[in-house]
Order: sequence, then structure tokens, then C-alpha cells
Amino acid sequence: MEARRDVLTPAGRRILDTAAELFYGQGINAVGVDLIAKRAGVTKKTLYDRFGSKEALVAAYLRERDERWRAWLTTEVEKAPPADRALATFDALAEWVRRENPRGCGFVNAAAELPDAGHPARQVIADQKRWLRGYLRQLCQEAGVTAPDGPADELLLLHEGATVLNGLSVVADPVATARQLAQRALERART
Amino acid sequence: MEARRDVLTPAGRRILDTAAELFYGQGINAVGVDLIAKRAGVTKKTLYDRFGSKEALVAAYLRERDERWRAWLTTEVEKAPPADRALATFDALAEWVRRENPRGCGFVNAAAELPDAGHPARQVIADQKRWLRGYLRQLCQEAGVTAPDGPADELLLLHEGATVLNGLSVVADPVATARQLAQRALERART
DNA sequence: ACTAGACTAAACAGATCGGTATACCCCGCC
DNA sequence: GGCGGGGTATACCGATCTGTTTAGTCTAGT
Repeated sequence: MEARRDVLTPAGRRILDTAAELFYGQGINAVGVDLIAKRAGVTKKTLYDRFGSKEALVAAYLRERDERWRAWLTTEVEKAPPADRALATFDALAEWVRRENPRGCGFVNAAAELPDAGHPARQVIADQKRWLRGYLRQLCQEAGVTAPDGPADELLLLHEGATVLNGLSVVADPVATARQLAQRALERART
Repeated sequence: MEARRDVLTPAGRRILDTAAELFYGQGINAVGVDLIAKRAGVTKKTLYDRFGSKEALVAAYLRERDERWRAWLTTEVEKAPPADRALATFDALAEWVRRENPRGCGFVNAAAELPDAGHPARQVIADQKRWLRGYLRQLCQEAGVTAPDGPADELLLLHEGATVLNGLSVVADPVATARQLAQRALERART
């Protein structure tokens, strides 16, 4: 999976890093390949030699973002004892949005820009959300919830709501709000 | 405010309706003014005579969407007795997303595409979210909540989470999930 | 009758879009 | 010592982008 990172040539890496920053910061359709190539100090030819198309570059961007998020979330969560882990996802989220999520969820934003169901990035987005839902379900079980499907949906919804609201500044601390709701939902599900 | 609707010329109305459909369905940056003019059976000149710029057309689109949503929400909610109204917003949301929100919240999607803080549409987006938060706060009070600020944040977060998840098909019925969480939050806040 | 405004038709502008082509350099490997 | 891969430089392609311009038609109100 993440062998892809090692396989990337130095120029390829620079392209992907630059693309990630620009795509997230300005939107996918608002950023052209010319700009990415220029900012990465690379020719368009190199970009197309490495990634083949803009679509593929977008998919690669989301795939790597997904990998980074999963790695961050799981390592943070596993610092907590099993019973607290479902709730700990909100602490991990708090730190994540604080350092690199000022503009909402990169996957939700990408989905907003890519209505075409055939776009390769759509698969990556769907995978990301399904994985998170499955992970939350598992953590609910570890926390002693016997019927984890409902609570998993609830926690996922709270995650998404918090991330979206974090981009719009209308609620002071959306992640804290979500965490509190999650705590009550878990207490209730555990009994 | 909504005198604007009556003031619009027939061609202007067609342009705005067409733009609304295309902007929401395909994304703002993915739709050009040429396409809008063509689909509306109108010249680009007319479009620019009426709206001045694409930016302004985008803002007009969001403003009208906001008006429609507020009108729908308030009329639906007011059918319920005051004590049930905060919760009734989720029933109104359920029907709204069922009939015209398959691709998530139009405002959140627009925010994802318009990172420029100076874009006139950003104001409309911010107003929309602030209004909803204020409205929910008021309904919380009517439902007997004495400290409505916390619950208002919670309900807003649940609204956003449900709307986002509705666009991605990973949870069966996100609005129902949100409604249940809202119900518990309100019960708790009322005591 | 005159006029103002809403509108069409169509060309034009300069920039940018995703993507390709040609030609060349450099370096490690067999 | 030749060869292939990663790379640069640059020009090009046709299409599309937002926005403007010129010229002229139709219609309602006074």
C-alpha cells in the first residue's frame, strides 16, 4: 500500500506534495496542472510521465491523505485503553483539524467538486468513509457495546458534523461539542 | 429581500434557475457561463446585463437557495407545537434532502469550492449557517431549554452531519440517526 | 411617434484548461 | 560504452474560460 511512497521518484514526490497542498487549499477544479508543475519546480511532461492524468493525480492525492489520516488516527487511538478508544477518536480529530484541516474534510470537499461517479477519486472517497465507519464500529465493540452498528453510525455522523463545522466559523469548538454528544451516546449504548 | 424574485426579468429568472441546477449538480467551478447561457436559451450578453459577473450570479444562486430553505424549514416547523419544534427541524430536513439534496449541502459544497474570503458568496454562506444556529437556539428556548446555546450548537452539528452523510451513501438513514441523537440531547437539556 | 429597456446574434479578446510532441541532458548499470 | 530512465526546456494543440463589443430587433409605456 504505502510502498507507493517509496516508489515515487523525487520529482514525483514533490509533485504530489504540491498538488496536495493546492488541491486542499484552493479546490481541485480551481488548480491547473500548469500551476502544480510550476510550484513543484517540474515540467508538465514529468507530471504526466509520473501520474498519467490529472484525474489520477487527484486520486493519488486523496489516497495519500487517507493513509495519513488512518495512520494518525490509529496510532493516537491506540494510546488509550480499549474502553476509551471510541471516544479517543475525537481527541485525535481535535488535534488533526487543529494542525491541517482548516477548510473542512478534504474528502467531502472533493466529493462536492467531483459529481461524476466514474471519477477514480470517488472510489477513494467511498473507501475512506466506509473504513472510518468500520473502525468506529470496532472501537464501539471494544468499549463494550454489544450492538455497535447504531452507535457507529452516530459517531460517524458526529465526526462529519464536527469536521464540516470546523471549516465554517459559526460554532466555537465543534469537535468538543461532538465529543460530548459521543460520550453520552456511548454511555447509553453500553447499558 | 425577496422582491428580487419579482424584479427579475423572464430571461433573468431562466438564467438563475438554470444556474442553480447546474451549480448544485455539477459544482460551481465546473460550470461555465457559456453553458448556463446556452441552457437558459439566452445570450451571454443578457447574462452579464442581468448579473454583472459570475461571482454575482453564484451569490444570487446561494441567496435564493437560502431563501427557499428558510421558507421551507419555518413553515414545516410551525406546523408542530412549540415544544416539538426543535425536533421537527429534522423532519423538515428529511423531506428536504429527499426531494432536492442528493449531493449534500449546497452551502458547504460552495464553501469547498470558494476558498477566497473576499468572494461575495462567502457572506451568504456565513449568514445561512448563523441564521440556522440562531433559529435552532430560539426553538430550543421554546421547547423549554433554559440554557439554549449548548443545545443549539449540538443541533446544528447534527444537521450538518446528517446532510453531509446523506450525500455519501455509507450510512442508511443519516437524518433519522441525527434526529434520535437530537431527541436525547433535548431531553437531557430540558431537565 | 418616440423612447427605454429587454433581448438576440455573433464576433472578439486574452488567459487558461488538460494534454502531447520534440529534442536534449545526465547518471547509474550491465 | 551503450542504453534506458528520470529529468528539463519549450513549443504546440484544440478547447474552454470569464468578460466585452458592436449592431440590431422587438415590445410596452407615454
